[in-house]
Amino acid sequence: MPSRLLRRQFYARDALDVARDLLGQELWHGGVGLRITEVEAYRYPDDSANHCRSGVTPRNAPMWGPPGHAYVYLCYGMHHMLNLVTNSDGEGAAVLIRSCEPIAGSATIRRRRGGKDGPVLLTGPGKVAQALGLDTSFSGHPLYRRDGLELREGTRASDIIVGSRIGIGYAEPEHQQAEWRLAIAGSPWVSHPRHLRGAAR
DNA sequence: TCTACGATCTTT
DNA sequence: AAGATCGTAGAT
Repeated sequence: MPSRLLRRQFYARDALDVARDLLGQELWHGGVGLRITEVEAYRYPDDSANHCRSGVTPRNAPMWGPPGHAYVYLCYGMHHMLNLVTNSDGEGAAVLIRSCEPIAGSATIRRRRGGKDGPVLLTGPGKVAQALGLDTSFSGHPLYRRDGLELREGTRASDIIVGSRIGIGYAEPEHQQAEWRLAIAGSPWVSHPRHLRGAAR
């Protein structure tokens, strides 16, 4: 039986709740399928690490739009970051997809990695977007339709580990320390694993 | 226009 | 520990 798409309503909740429920779900684009293993919530309001912290801009506009769409941006001039927009229309919140387990299309993934051999370890957000073949032209794309980039129902994670978010040194200490990074316990597809610790299930 | 700086990754 | 590399946001 073909896996089902996640409905729009799935995304229409606080980013931290969506983040937890995204672990184990599957991203598909073309022949590439990835199981989500690590995420970060960028919440609204009151999150000084959020790209939406100072209002609407051309780049972050999809985050302010309806939930269930992608927000893709270019980071450090070379890596694309995939986020899934959450909360409700008019609120700027999203979940960053940080790491995934490849479940289909490994030949395509390998080719996109520039022909490098070795294990396909999709740990880190830049590698996830690269494996899926995404760039900023996908920002705003819906994930709840059979229309290229999709989020499908996968096998839920049983145990979850948590930690603080990566690369947000510009944020207020309170938000730097907030444990809004979540990962599947024991998964090898997790970045910075030493900064995570066991917690909620 | 000008400038500083990234929600990173790879190599040294 | 540092370089690659460029779009964005805020300042001028």
